[in-house]
Amino acid sequence: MSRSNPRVLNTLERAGGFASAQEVYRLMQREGESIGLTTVYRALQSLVNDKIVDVLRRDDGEAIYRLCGGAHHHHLVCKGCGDTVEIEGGSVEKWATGIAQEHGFRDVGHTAEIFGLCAKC
Amino acid sequence: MSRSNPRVLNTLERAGGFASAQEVYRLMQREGESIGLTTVYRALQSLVNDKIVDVLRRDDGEAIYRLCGGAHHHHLVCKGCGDTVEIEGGSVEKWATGIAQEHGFRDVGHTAEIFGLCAKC
DNA sequence: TTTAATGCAAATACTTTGCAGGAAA
DNA sequence: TTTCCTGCAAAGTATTTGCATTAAA
Repeated sequence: MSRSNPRVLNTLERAGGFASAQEVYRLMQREGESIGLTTVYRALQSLVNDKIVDVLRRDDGEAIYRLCGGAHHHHLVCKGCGDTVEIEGGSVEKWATGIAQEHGFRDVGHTAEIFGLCAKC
Repeated sequence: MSRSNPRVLNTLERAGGFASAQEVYRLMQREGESIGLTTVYRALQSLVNDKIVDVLRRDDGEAIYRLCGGAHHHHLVCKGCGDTVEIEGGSVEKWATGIAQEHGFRDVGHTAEIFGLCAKC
């Protein structure tokens, strides 16, 4: 059942290792790749099964797939123009693992995003 | 624009202060309350606006509304049983404002959630 | 009367599934 | 052939919106 389509994985990588199924699909379309949305979903599910990527949820509920092991980072998003900057987690990482340990949690991940209005907006 | 329907708030309270819109609706139906799904959604949105409840996401993407004390905090959520612990942001707060300032962002907010498997799961 | 609340129905958006055609083994 | 991969179309689920009706002020 190895549906881990390499083209999908590759696209997710080039998207910064952090994108929704819809985004991966649209990106592949834009680049002229011939692929169906269904296949993208199935490939991403398979990658999750194989623990090659993990799943987070955006604020609007859309699932975002993140490469495990890829450079872990966070986002600074402009509410006005949607402009996004990749940023380092810095102290957030230690905070997350510390809190999790305190409460006996394991297999731990976290999300942290900052949003505001950029200089232009 | 006070759509904070008290029946909806009351039902959310009786549901343990932790339920999805669909669950609140079904609960009210079961108890013979006459209400529409739309009204439940709008009431919950309004409660979020008024910062009387906050919104999390279940693993399947469904929004869950949760009564909160009003103080700014973050969440530690179990992927297994959905159990949630309110936690302090600690260093995250400074990190967020610092990064935002660095990039010239203003009117800034942030989200930060930790998820994993709790001791029981 | 003027304003706001309500809820049905339709629209949206994301995601999954049924199924048939095609590629690979 | 047999098994897996694809992707269209349809179904499913959560959520939002248009609009006409009703209740409240």
